Amino acid sequence: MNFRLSCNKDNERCLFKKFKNKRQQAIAEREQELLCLAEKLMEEHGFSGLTMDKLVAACDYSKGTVYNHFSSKEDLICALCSKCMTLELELFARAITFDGNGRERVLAVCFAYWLHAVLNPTLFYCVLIAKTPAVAERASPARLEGQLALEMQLSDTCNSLFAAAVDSGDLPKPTGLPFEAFSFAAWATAFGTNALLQAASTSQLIKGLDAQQALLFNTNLLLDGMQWTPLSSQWDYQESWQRIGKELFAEELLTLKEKQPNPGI
Amino acid sequence: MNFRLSCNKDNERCLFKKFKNKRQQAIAEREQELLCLAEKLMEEHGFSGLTMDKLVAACDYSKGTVYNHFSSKEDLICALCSKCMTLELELFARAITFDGNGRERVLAVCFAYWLHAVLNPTLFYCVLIAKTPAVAERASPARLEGQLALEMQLSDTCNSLFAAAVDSGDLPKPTGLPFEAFSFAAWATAFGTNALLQAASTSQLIKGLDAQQALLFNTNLLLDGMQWTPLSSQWDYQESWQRIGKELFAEELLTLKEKQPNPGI
DNA sequence: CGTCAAGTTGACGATTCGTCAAAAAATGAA
DNA sequence: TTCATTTTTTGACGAATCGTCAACTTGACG
Repeated sequence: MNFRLSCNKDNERCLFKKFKNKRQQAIAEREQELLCLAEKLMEEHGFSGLTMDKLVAACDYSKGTVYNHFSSKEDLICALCSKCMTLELELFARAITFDGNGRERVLAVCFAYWLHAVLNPTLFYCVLIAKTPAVAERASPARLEGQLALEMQLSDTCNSLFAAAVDSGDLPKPTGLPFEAFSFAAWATAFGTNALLQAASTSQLIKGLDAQQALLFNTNLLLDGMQWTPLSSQWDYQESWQRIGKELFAEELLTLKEKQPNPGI
Repeated sequence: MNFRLSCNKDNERCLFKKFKNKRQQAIAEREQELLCLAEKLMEEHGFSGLTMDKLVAACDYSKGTVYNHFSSKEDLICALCSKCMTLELELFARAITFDGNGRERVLAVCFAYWLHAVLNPTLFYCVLIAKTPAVAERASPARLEGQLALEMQLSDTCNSLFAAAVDSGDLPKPTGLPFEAFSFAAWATAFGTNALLQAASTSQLIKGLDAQQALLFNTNLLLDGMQWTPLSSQWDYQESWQRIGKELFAEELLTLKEKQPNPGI
C-alpha cells in the first residue's frame, strides 16, 4: 500500500485519494493554497519576510491548522522546494520532447532549467536552502522522502537523454565511470551557472555576461568535451537555442518579458 | 584615503591601522575571536544553532558590543562568508604556484576549492547563504563592499590563469565573447559540482560518485571542450591531481583524513 | 582632577516559534 | 434525530530570539 502511494502514476493516485477520502483532498488543496501564499509572501517581503506568523495572519486558518500542514518553518521551505522541483519536472518533460537531435534536447532541458530559475528566483533559492543542513534537519521525514523521490525523477529524466545518446553512438561511453557521470557533470554545470548568475545579479560581478548566452556557452563547452556529436563547431546551437524558445517555451518567454523589460544585452 | 583603505596591499593597510589606533586593532582581533566562536557554534549546533543570543552567551562581551561588530545576524553570516573567501584566496594563491602546465594549475585551483569546501562545509554554506537576498539585503554596506572586493580578487586569480593560457597559445581565444567567459565556465562548473556533492551527501542521491573524481572529471571535460592543450587524452591529469595533493596540500589532506576516516571509494 | 568622546552594558519591547488544552465539527451507531 | 466518539481547528501561551537604547564605564588629554 505504501508502495502504491509512492508510485508516480498520477491517475491512480488521484483516484485513490478521491475514493478513500474527499476530506484528504480538501486538505491537499488547502496545502497548495498555503504554499502559494507563502511564495507570495516571500516575493513581496524578501526571504526573511516569510514567517509562520505572517502566513497565519495572511490566510483564513489558525496557527494550529497551518502547523498541521507544516511541522516547522523549515518544513514549509522544503514544501516550497518540492513545489519548485515539481514545476521543473513538468518543464523538463516538455523539453525532452523537442524535435531535434540529442544534444539539442539536452539544451532544451538546460533552457527549461534556466527559464524556471529566472521566472521563479525565490523558488530557485528554496532548493538551495532546502539542501542546507539547518533546513533538512528540521523538515519532516515524509517531506524529505517526497523531495528525494522528486530528485530521482528529475535525474532520471536527465539520465534518459544521456543513455539514449550513448545507445545511438552520438556520445562515447566514459571509460571507468558510469555514464551517469556525464549526466551529473551537465547538471552541475547548469546548476552552478544558474546559481552564480542569480547571485551575480546581486553582486554585479559579471556584468558583461548575458545569462542565456553563458548557460548555452558553458553547456556547449561541456558537451564538446564529452565529444557528443554533432560538436558545436559542426552545428549552429545558437539557432537551436532560439528554436527551443520559440517552439517549446513561447508562453513562458512572454511572461518573462513582462517581468523584465530589458532582456539582457 | 578611502581608496587607500580599499587597496589590497596588506602591509600598507596594517601599518596604517597600527599607527593610527591600536585600539582599532584590538577591536579587529576581537572580531576574529567572535567569528571563530560563531563558526564553532554553527559546527556544533547545526546552522540554526548560530544565534546572536548564543554567541553573546558564549563570549565574554555583552550583546551591545557584539552588535557593534555585526549589525545583524545576517551581517554576521556575511562576515563568515568573507572569512571563507579569505581562506579560499590563500589556498588559491598557493595553487597557482603549482609547478606544471597551465591546465594543471587550473586543476590545482579546483583542488583547493574542493578541499576547502570539504574541510569547511559550514563556511562553504555560508557563501551560498550570503548570496541569498534575505541575507544580502540585511548586511551592512561596508560588509558587502568587502565581500565584493574579495570576490574580485578571487576571480582575478582565476582570470590570470586563463589569460596566461590564451597568451601562451595553449587555449584558443573564444570567438565573440571575452575570455572571462572561459573563466566563468570553470568557476560555475567547480562551484556546481562542489555544491551538489555537498548537498548530495545529505540526499544520498549520487552515491556512486567520489567527490574528488567527479570534480576532476567534470573540469577535464570542460577544459577539453575549450580545447585547452594538452587535452586530457594527451596527458595524465589523474596523476597531476595526485601530485597537486602531495606537493601543495599535504597538510590539509592529513587534516581531512583525521576528520573523515573513510576517504571515498 | 575634571571633562568629554568612545565604548560597553544588559534590561526591555517586539517578533517569532511551536505547543496544547479546550472548543468545534464531522462521523457513525442507535 | 440523538448522542457518543473521533478528528480537526482554534488561539492563548511560554520560550527563544532579535535588535534598541538610555544609562554607565573607560580612558585620553588638558
